[in-house]
Amino acid sequence: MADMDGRTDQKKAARRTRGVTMQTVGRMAGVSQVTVSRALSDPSKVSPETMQKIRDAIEATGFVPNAIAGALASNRSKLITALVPSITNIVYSSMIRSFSQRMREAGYQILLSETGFDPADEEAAIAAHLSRRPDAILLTGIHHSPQARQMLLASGLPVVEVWDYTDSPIDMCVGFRHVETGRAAADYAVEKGHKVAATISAGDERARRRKSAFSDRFEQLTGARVTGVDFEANATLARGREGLARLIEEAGFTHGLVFCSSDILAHGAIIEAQARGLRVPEDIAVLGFGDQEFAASVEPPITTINVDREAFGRSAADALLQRFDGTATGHATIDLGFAIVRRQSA
Amino acid sequence: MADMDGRTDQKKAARRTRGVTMQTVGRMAGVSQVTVSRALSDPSKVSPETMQKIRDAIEATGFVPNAIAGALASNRSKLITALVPSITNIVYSSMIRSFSQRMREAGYQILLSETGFDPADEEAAIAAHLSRRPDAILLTGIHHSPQARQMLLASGLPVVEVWDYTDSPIDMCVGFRHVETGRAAADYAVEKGHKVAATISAGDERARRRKSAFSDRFEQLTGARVTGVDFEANATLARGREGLARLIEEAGFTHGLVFCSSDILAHGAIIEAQARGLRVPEDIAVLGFGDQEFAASVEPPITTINVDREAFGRSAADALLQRFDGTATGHATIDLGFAIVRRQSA
DNA sequence: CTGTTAGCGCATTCAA
DNA sequence: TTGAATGCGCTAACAG
Repeated sequence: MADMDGRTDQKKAARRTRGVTMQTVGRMAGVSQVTVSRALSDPSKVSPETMQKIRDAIEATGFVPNAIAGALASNRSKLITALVPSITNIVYSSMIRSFSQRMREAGYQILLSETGFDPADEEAAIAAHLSRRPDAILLTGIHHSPQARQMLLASGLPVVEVWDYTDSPIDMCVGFRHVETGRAAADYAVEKGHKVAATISAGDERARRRKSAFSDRFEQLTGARVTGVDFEANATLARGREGLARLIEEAGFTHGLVFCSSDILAHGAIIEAQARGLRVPEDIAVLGFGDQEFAASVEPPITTINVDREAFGRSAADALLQRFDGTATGHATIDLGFAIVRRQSA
Repeated sequence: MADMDGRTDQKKAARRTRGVTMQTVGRMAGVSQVTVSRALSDPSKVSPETMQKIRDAIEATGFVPNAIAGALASNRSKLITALVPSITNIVYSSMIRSFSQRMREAGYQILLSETGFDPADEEAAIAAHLSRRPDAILLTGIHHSPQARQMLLASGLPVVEVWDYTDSPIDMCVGFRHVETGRAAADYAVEKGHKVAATISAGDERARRRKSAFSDRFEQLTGARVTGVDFEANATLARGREGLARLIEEAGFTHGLVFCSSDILAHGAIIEAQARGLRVPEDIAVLGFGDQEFAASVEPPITTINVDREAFGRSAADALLQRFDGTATGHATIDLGFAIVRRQSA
């Protein structure tokens, strides 16, 4: 009876004071711990009077439920973990934002990590995430190491791969076909009568895939060889400028269309062209990718490829939510497509 | 003995299959569960031979430690939760990135949530975060509702407030004085001989604070009244253009300096000025804030105020880490300062 | 170096 | 509508 508190004095001296528990709240409200638990998870299972007493006790104590204990007991953490290559890239962060919002409405929180572009990093991150026992995992892209796939499969968790498309996902997939965007860009260039084209790409493997698809298709349609500048690092305005500068100086590219793997590169290329007295699009036409906010507002407005980033997050969330409530089962693969936005830079 | 597995058949049929436990690994390696725990937390406390057997068993089973159970037992979650107004804003995301990197090296993961700019949202988010029993909390800004402060204080957790400065933080603080940046901008404008000034601001309360400080100081020094355009919404290039357009059309602002609360607004203002045939900086000088990557590479390069965003993340992480290992105690308040970067737009 | 014993705070039976 | 008992998987003493 010296331990009515549920903790020995010794335990009280632990490294950090433990907080108020349902036990405490229950005692104050004159009910048992279970009743407090029920009151919080389903008020209809508790009488109005005790409900009120419990509310008062919670108010008085400042009780905050311990989700850790809840997760351990129920085997459901209400946690989703997400992996993105970069959190500072608007492409991924806006996707995560819409995903988070929808998941939060359903009571889930998101544990987010950046993986960079190294598959080994991704493996470590996946292991770390799995240890948190999430209820699902969201991954960016469809290329993962065999070990990563293996861990994911073994976990038995719902997995959504976003921002790329495959017919054979680990589990579910919400994306678009990057190769098709490159081809569509080439078709557009040809339609506009261009006989000469070049590319500037930066960032991840998907950017290179778009670029290659563009080059292949353009060469196939026109017979002209497409030169390109590739940056391993992420896309920046400075690299867009440098890319066009190198195209001009090293490849004698002074007219034609440049396909850039992102709008910020395109914007840089436009600035570089203008700084050199070249007209856009008359001398050099510039085609971007991503349809970022600024694309419509610069001079000239950037012709680009739009993908509805927010839609990816929403769709991914919906796919998961349906899986959770049993509405859907099986391997959903959703292609959200893209659209060329015709403005004035190309 | 029918339950050697540690789970009854009934339990096995739970909603989701539970994974491999230390119990399982231990049995396979011929040791007890505790030894597995020790092997993972401190290999030096286990003999090399058993260590190897345990490694093999882990390999064979694909065991992933259950951090939830670990956290419950140890009262340390190795989780830090962070709240930012917007995850798509490079200002915050780059800060979080550097913070995460350093914390991850120390074995911590980051649970990130967006609060928007509504204090009520922040309260709800804080409660949700506290329920995850993080080892610390990172908040953006120094203005929080009394209830929020109360919850945080009651939790007894280390709290770091970043991106703003106060001498009386909830716990720790790593930031800079926004008001000083506005004043410094006004001093700069006066130093450059401007007799007329205007402002364009968008986004959060801190942006308005910078703007007001600029206006106050400029008016004080020159006696000239400073007009301004404020947007409630976040800063975009389009709003930068619109802001300058309104300044010109509604306030007859055709020469002088515009202080913008972010570089993207400044960039928009520059584009708008140029589109109207006004020269930057000769007719209209533009001063930005943030020193984003593109600021140095546009035409003309943007004169702006640099704050080392990555340093905030690192400092915040270091402050926490020192608190954790007992190196530091007490309420650290760190002012990281700022610097005007003189380029050509102003 | 290794094992035993006790919880961590909650959700989930099952009974009343 | 409520409560008692049980265990989720792990860490933290304490022994040996």
